[in-house]
Amino acid sequence: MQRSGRLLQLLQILRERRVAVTAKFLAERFGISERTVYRDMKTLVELGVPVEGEAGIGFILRPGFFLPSMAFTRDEADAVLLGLRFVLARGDGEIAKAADTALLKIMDGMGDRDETQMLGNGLAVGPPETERRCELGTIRRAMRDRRKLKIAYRTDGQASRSRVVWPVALGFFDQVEMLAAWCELRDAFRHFRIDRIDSLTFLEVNFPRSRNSLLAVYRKLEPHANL
Amino acid sequence: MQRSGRLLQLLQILRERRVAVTAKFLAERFGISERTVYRDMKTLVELGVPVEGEAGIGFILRPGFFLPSMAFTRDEADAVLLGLRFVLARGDGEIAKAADTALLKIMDGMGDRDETQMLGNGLAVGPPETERRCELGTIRRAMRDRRKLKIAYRTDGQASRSRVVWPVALGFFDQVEMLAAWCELRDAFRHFRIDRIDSLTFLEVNFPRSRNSLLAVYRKLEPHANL
DNA sequence: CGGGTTTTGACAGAAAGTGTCAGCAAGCGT
DNA sequence: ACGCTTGCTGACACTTTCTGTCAAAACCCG
Repeated sequence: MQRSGRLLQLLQILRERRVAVTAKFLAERFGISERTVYRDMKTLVELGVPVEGEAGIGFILRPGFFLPSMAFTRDEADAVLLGLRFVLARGDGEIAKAADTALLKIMDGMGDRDETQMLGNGLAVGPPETERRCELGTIRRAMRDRRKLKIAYRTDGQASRSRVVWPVALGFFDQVEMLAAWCELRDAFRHFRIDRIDSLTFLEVNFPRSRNSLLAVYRKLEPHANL
Repeated sequence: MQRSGRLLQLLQILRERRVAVTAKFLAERFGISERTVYRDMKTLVELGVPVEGEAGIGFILRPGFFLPSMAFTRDEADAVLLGLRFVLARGDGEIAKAADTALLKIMDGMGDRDETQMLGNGLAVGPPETERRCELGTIRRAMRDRRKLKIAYRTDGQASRSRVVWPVALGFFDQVEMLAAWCELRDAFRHFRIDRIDSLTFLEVNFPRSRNSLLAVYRKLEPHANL
């Protein structure tokens, strides 16, 4: 097998596995020497693949998402840039920062001329109008880690009421951000406007079903919710 | 020079130039044979670089933007995905379609497992509330091609009034999209809410200054406009 | 249709890649 | 502290790929 083809397959194996693979295993798998595996890994690192080698453990892809090289049309590049500006303007601190660094990575990956042309495309996103009292980052982390949230929620004209929710989806609408969650108080799915959440607490308690399966049930019950 | 290094420099040259370069020129530039240039170009194509060769003209990068391979963190990937969903929900037909195809390219570039994980991240964007009467695509095209627009604009409580504008920036705010343009009627920069534009016509007339220089002047005059 | 240019296939020699092996570094058990 | 094991790298001989050369095919233009 040619080297370049082998490198692609090595990358594929690293992607598929979340457990480290040893040089010995890869050598047997490809019918090459361990020395060559070390050379290939070095080459992958040089190509920008975030592969880590750890003595006694093996090789693993650093957590994250690796994109191979690709070409975009002008409109596609505009869309990516506009979208990241949206996240910069509307996202919470963490994801806004992530949008910023993703943008820097993309701009770095382009040539100077393309970068200048892209940054001056004149497409902008205004800031949000509503001021939110809680960090969306906490909600996103709860969604990702499958953790319950305890929120103080204020319906119009009433005092805050405390409840425990299982966050399922987070929606960005024109004037508000909306949390779709299973509500333990009501024993049903409910929508919560983020600007009416007075406080929220990350609970070290998992909800009993995966968020994906809850999301599927939720979408079945609320097909027009745009979430 | 090693082959991989040469390939990167070839790519750089193709990026920098908007005019085609011949195999002969590249061979002289790198001190290699023309045959090797042809081999290198073939390899670049295999790597996904959108290079086109045309007999009698030379090699050129297909219009568009080429991104080399790169790695994103989980938050950065979330930000890119959320951003593209925003453009899908809020953009005009053309850029929404471009966001869709960019998304497909990005998902194709990821492994199946990453793709599934990303698509189920639970971050959504709601549809716009205002219904717009004109296509943002026409405005974007006028911006890109430096063309004047003739618009029928309706201020509150009055009939539409026609005017010619030079579109400089397009902003997506929570409840409206806003066009920042030089207005020939008022002889000044003005903001135009897209939902109040009753009609618009693409004029085959260039405005006399580059949009980037107008944008710079506009930003100086309106530093708080978020555009 | 002929001439010129671009591109590609084939081949011999040069350069890079590979397997082997010795040696270094780190960790662990005694 | 020492010996053993494992992971990793440098050096070297051999193998495979890359390169330049050249002829031929393909294409374009007058």
